Amino acid sequence: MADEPPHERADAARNRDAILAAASRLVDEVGVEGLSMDCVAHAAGVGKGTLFRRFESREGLMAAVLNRSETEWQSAVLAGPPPLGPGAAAYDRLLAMGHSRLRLNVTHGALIKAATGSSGARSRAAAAFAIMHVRYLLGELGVDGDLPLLAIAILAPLDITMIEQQQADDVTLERIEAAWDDLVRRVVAG
Amino acid sequence: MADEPPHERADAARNRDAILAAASRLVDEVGVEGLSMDCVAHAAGVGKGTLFRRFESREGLMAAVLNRSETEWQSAVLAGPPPLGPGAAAYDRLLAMGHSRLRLNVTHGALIKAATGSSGARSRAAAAFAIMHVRYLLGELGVDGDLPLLAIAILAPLDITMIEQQQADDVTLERIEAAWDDLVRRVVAG
DNA sequence: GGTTTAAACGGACCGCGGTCCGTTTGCATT
DNA sequence: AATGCAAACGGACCGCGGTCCGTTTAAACC
Repeated sequence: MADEPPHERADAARNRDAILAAASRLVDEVGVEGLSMDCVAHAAGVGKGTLFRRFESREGLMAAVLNRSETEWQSAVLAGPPPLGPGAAAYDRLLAMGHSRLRLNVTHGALIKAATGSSGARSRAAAAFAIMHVRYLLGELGVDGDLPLLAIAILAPLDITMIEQQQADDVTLERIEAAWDDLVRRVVAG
Repeated sequence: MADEPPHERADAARNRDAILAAASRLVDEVGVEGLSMDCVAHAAGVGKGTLFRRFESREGLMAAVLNRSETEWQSAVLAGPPPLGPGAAAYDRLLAMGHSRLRLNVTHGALIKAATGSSGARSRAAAAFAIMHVRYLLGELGVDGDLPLLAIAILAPLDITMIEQQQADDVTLERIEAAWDDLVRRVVAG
């Protein structure tokens, strides 16, 4: 445990909360695109340097803002009511997970893209969770093969960039969902 | 036909070529990341306004630079030697296409990401070609279902962002390729 | 309470992508 | 050759993300 030696200073903690609150509010007010770091700094009553000290980059700040809903989703998957959470058959859980993830990617699309900049290291952890979960469900279903990569392949079409590509062609969410269900069926059937 | 009414002025054409040549050279020299629009403009001997007039944005310029190798690949798929080109069995062509696309995405990763900015409209056309081709091959193989969306699902794991995600976990290209082959087998098997 | 020190702070500063607008220039018409 | 004009040009300009460094301050120790 080691009880994390480096104490976090009180003002630092206060500022971090202020920044996150301001950022969340501004995202709701002016949208992800129309949000500048100067603006967040001013709204939080801190200097720009402080902002970058805590969150490293715009991408990092967006990831932090996104983090709350992301962990919410994770706990819904891990411990929420079925069929998303435990208690339902693995196949149903897998389908529920995909549908839920699809909706989440659509509603938080702008935020997710902003949090997945060039490096992308930021949101890798979030993706890893979904991959691990799918991998686990595939195992439960008795699927054999390279499960981690198969999990990635199943999740890839749900990515926001893929969804936007399809929406540009006026494909409805229902159709995307149905096609994804079909994909899962084929993969699981082996 | 209409013989395109708006004549392209001679200086405009000359400048466009100069810009593209300079941009291609600089991409090779300093890489995609280390390339600034001012730098390209100066190297091409034109003003920055001219550069943005022709290519609209950095993303657009990158797409134009990428375009040459992209069309090369497309003609290899449409009319090159088998198994990538016509003449081989549809299933072999599908596998060859995936492998080829995977390698291309890896080697041109930085350029592709730079050409696929926030709007993404730039490189939508390139993606559409691959989708159409996979859709056609799936049809030849007698696969039934929502072929356009199934084609997207097959191509999605080959996307550069997915590949980089896997490479961050030290997954080799050979393993990615094998897992993708397995995915294709499952999808085609129905 | 006073002293010390490492951490946090903040805003001036930089280079970049992108825009704007006054100026120049290719080309058609006479 | 002279004229007219739409199109192309180019560089000053703007806001943004990100960095740097001199200044301030929380908190541990005496």
